[in-house]
Amino acid sequence: MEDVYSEAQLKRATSGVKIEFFARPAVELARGLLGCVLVHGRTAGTIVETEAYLGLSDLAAHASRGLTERTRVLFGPPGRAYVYFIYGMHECLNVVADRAGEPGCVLIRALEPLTGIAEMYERRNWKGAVRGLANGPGKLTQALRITRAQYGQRLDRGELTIREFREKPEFEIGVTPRIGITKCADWPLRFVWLGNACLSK
DNA sequence: CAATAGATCATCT
DNA sequence: GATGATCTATTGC
Repeated sequence: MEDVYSEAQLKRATSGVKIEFFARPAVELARGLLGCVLVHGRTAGTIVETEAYLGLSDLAAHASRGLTERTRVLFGPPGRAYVYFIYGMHECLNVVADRAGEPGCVLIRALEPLTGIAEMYERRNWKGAVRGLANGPGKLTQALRITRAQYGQRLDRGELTIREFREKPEFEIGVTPRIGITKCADWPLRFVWLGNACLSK
């Protein structure tokens, strides 16, 4: 599979975000992350689907149960990775939002693969179309090899980073309820790049 | 195509 | 001991 950008091209077309980028409420950050690029090592993809998880009032959020060993990073400063293990086999990546003491975060749910696509195919043992390579929270962490080893890492620099296109892509944002939860299941906190082929199912 | 079952374990009760 | 911010394969129409 051909990459959309080489590593060098992607670096040129984007710029790293500052840590302040993340210092806003989870809903705003969830919208702002759409169209940005998630980079881990030689692999990268455009974020096309996100979900906001709020604080104590949001019973679907892990943070609603308060500060535990697992949720510790959510209560700290923004711009950190909250990676957790679920269903005995999947890792999910969240971006910590807001400010210390406000445990909002954004779940990254789907990527449009850009760079290192052949490597992603191998890691996922995937045979299908590119659009199915990273279109789900567990799929994209496997494709970019993101695990709990990245728990707490800052995302403005280092191996795992968020970058912005210098020329912002044009798209419309769709809003729907969040996927796969039972509590607060009708809250409109899922944000998608409308019409993008790489959305989750 | 839609619905369902099964995998599998960290976390919290 | 039950649950869960999922994915894949399989079954059935």
